[in-house]
Amino acid sequence: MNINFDNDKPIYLQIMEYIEKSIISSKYEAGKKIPSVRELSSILKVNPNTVQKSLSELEELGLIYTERTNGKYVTKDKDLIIKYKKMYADNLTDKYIVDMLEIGYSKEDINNMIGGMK
Amino acid sequence: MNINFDNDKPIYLQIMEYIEKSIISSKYEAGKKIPSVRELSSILKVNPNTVQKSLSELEELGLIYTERTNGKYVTKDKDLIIKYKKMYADNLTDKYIVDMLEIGYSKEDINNMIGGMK
Amino acid sequence: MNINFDNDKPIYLQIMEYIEKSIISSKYEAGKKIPSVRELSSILKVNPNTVQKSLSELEELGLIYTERTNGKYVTKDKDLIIKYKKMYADNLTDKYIVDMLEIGYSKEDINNMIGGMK
Amino acid sequence: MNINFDNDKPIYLQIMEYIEKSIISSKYEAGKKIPSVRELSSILKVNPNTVQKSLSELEELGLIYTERTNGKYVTKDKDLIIKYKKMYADNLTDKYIVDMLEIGYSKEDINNMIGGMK
DNA sequence: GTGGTCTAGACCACA
DNA sequence: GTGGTCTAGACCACA
Repeated sequence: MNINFDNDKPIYLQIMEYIEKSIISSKYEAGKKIPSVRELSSILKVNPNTVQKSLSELEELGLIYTERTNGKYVTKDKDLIIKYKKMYADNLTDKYIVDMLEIGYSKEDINNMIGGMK
Repeated sequence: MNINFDNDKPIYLQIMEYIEKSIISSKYEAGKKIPSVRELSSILKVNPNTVQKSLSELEELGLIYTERTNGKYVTKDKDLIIKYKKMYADNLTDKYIVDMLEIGYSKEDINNMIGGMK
Repeated sequence: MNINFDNDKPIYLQIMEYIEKSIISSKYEAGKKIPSVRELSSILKVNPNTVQKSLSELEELGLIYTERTNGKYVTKDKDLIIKYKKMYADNLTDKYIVDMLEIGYSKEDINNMIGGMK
Repeated sequence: MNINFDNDKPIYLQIMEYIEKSIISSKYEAGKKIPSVRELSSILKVNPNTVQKSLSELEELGLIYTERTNGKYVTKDKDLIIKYKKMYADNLTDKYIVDMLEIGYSKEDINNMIGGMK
C-alpha cells in the first residue's frame, strides 16, 4: 500500500487523498486511531511537516479529529464518511465520463469499455 | 472552450493536456495548423513561454511539429493520433476503475453507475 | 574550466554539451551530485532558467536525474555513460572525416595530419 | 549536394559554410561565376534575403566578388583559396583533437580510430 | 508575423 | 537551500 508520488502534484495533496481513500474504504475505520504523524512520515518517506499539512486539511473536512496528547482519530460520524464516499465516487464517475465524451467516445463506447473490463 | 486551471497542477501540463485532447478528438485536425503561440497565450491568458513549454512537450510526443517561421501543425500521422486516443481512453478507464475499486466499489457497482448515467 | 560561448548556437545547448562532456569524461562521476542550478548559473553567468533548460534535456537523455529538493545527480548507469561516450566520439570522428573529404582531403592526407599532431 | 539545415544554427551561416566548402574544394572554381541568388535560393529552398546575407559575408572574406549587373564570381586569387582551405582543414583537425582529448581519448586512441576508418 | 532564446526576478513545495 | 513554474518583456532569425 505504497504511494507512487506524482511529481506534478503537491505531495501533501497526494497524501491527503491517500488517507481520505483509506477512510472511505474503511481501511481506517470510523472512530479508530490513525497512525501517528511520525509513523506516516516514516512509512511514506516524507517530511513530518508534509504529513502534518495533509492531516490538517482532513481535519478541516471533518474526516479526522485530534485528541490532544493522544493522537488523531477517524471521525465517529459514519454518515459523514458515507457522504464523502458517495461524493468521491460521483466525482470520479462524472469526471471520467466527461473526459471520455470530450475526446470523442460515445456513452455506448464507454459502456462497452467498462463492460468489457468485467 | 476555456480551461479552468486547476491550482494544483502546473499550467503548462494542463495546456498540454487540453491541446492533446483537442487533437485526439479531432478538434484540431491532422495536418492542420494550430493557433500560434501568441494567440494561444492571449486566449488562455498565460505567458507565451508557458505555452511554448506545453507545445515543446507535445512536439516530443510527435503530436505536433514546427514549420520554421510559419507555425506549428498537428502531425499528419493519423495512426499516431489514433494510438494516442486509444492510450488516453485506456488510461482514463483503467485509472477510473482502480480508483473505484480502491474505495470499495465492486465492478457491479461501477457498471450500475455508468449504466445509470445513460 | 570556462565556457566560451559561441554566439551562433543557443547557450542552453552549449551548456548541455559542456555538462555531457563533463559526464562522459568522468569529470562529473556516475552517481555523484552535480552543482545546483543556482551554482551553475552563477559560475556560467547565465540565467538559472537557461541552466534549467539544459539540465532538462540531459535528464531526458537519462544522463542525469533529479532528487526532489535535494539536487541533481549523474546517472548511476555506467554502461549508459560509456554508450554516450562512444557515440560522442564516433560522431566527432565521422563528422571530421566527412568534412575533410568534402573539402578535398584524402584519407591519407587526414592520417598524415592526425599523425603529425603527435 | 543538399544541405540538411541544422535548426540550432542560423541558416545564413550554414549556407555560407556550404559555399565556402564548395569553393575550397574547387566545386566552384577560381574565377568562375557562382549560381545567382535566385538560383541558390530556389535550390536551397530559402528566402533570397538569406542567401544574400551569406554571400555578403563571403565577399567580406574575399572569397567571392560581385560584377555589377553580371553576377557573383569566385575570387581569381588561387593562393587565397588555398590559404582558406588550409585554415579550414587545420581548424577542423584542431577542434576534433581537442574535443576527443577533452572527453578522455588519448592521441593513440584517436590514431586508432582514424586509422581504422581507412 | 512566426517560433526560439534569454534575462530578471518572483513565488512555490519540500527538507 | 534545492528544484520547478511562471511572468513580463526583450531580441533574434527568417518569410
